[in-house]
Amino acid sequence: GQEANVHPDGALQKCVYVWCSPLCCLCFSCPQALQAARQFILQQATGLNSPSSNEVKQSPVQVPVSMAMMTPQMITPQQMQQILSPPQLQALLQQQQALMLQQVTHTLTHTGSSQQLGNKQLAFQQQLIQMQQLQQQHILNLQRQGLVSLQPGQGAVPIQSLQQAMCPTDLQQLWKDVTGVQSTEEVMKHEGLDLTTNSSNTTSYSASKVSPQIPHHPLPNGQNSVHTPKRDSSTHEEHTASHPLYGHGECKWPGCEALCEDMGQFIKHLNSEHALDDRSTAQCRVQMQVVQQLEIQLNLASTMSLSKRETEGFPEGLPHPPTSAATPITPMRQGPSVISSSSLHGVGHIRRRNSDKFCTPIASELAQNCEFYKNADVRPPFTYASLIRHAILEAPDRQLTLNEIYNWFTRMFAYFRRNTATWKNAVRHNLSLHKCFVRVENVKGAVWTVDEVEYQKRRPPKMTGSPTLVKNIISGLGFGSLNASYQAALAESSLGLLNSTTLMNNSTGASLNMLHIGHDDVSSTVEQVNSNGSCSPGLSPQQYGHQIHVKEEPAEMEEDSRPMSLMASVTQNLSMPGDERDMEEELPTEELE
DNA sequence: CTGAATCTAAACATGC
DNA sequence: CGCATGTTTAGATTCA
Repeated sequence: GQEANVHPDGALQKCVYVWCSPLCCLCFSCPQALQAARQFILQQATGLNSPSSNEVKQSPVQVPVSMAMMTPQMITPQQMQQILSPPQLQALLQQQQALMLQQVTHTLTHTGSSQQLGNKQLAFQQQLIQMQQLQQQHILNLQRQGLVSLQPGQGAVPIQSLQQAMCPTDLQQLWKDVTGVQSTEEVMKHEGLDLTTNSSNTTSYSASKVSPQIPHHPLPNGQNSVHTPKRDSSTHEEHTASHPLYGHGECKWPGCEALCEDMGQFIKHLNSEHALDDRSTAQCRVQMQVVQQLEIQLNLASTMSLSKRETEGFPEGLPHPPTSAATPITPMRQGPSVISSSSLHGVGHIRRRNSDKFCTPIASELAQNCEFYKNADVRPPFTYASLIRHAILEAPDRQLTLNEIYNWFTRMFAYFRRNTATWKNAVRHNLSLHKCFVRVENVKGAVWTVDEVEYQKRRPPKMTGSPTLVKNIISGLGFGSLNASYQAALAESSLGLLNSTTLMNNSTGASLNMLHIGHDDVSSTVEQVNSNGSCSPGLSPQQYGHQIHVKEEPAEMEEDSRPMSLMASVTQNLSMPGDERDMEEELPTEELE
């Protein structure tokens, strides 16, 4: 982002680099959009008309993003929530889309030489918008699927391979979207095949194999035809003549600008220079995370202002979750799982607690990424205590011997198939240390059970908008613990954005906190409420808040007068339509009976 | 700065 | 004696 004011073309390219999500533009990349958003909000609040396009065009193009970010007029999600009604948010988003187009046009008009304008300009705009749409869709897609990422920094396994970071289909789709090229395997496998449940399949997706061999523009499958009509109509016509990353005779890959005389040469260049390797994937991942966080922010802001009835549907203009057709393989996730950031935390215990706070409830998390954890040598972002509890509660009679707990760990997590002495010691330590684990003498010997009441007594993390949370996200992205390849990609692709993210500290942190309350602590809250009786997730907290007898719970409440309604609505809003098990999923079945 | 929570490591005890 | 199981302590880290 900081390069945005260095060179006009650089600014545009940087915009492409961050995939030009309208939300991204709102928050970071496009001062115009930012300015317009302020204008819009202010005028909406004061009853004035929407800003004219002239006003928009009057704002300087070359405003450094950092300056825009630091301006005291920065609109926080909280402010948006307070000011905007759902229709207003919708209108704002639609306006952003238009502004983006204007921005592109404006930038090109002011920066491009005269001979570069005209049809090429329009074509490039189209490509830009197409790219943005594709990326946004897929980011959302991956977000809904709870795309699991890798755990970096493990020296013995430098990359941990992308197949561990992202499920193969995600990578394929993402790569297809980015490059417009399908790999041979992608073409052959077609949609609907479950690639995520086969570890041997997973390993076949090495970077070299993923490297596209057949220049093949993506054909609109069901998903694309539904969600990207614009793309269909345009790409069909330009099937052989254009490419989202090819224009003006040069490669539009961020930072590349390699000259390619024709499409064939470009495809060759694309395959050779921009294959799906560690670096490019790291770039993608970073972009996904950044955009995801921004989208979550806006989603949150809009969600907070939506009535219950409205949350059942998705207002136009807001990022919609994919339909089931878009994600035929991975079960729908509950809300915006930030497993990517959590799983990117460094090895060891240093970041693990953070991970707790950024993850979905352990039950849904495990249920939806079960196969991943079984096959990938990735440390699950849960505490030993929560894992042990889950293992015990999963047992038919809610009790397990120590050895059975061991077996559950090794069965469920590839990570726990090594370093057995360490984690087994930790398991024993946790069993003994935590009062929530009760040892019961049985005829077969000793078994361990869970005392839910004691478990709930654990002090829940407070949910404040601490800037450190953002720092954690950044650290979660792996700085300092990534290998050189990743670090290079990260530094290259998003350092500026991440810096900008840091500047957002409070608003971002608060939003993330509200969204990513501790995984099992979320469940704690929910379970507590439900175990207390009649409260359904749809009830407002005011109705049951005082029934919660966990002593630390009020500390959670005081941060927001309606945390549960927020959670419920967020969950409702971000989860798939029809996915009604979200709030119940975490509940042990015995508590549902 | 403090305390809670967590993780890792290790020493030690007990029973088979 | 070796191993599994269980308890306890200590130190480090993170975070509110």
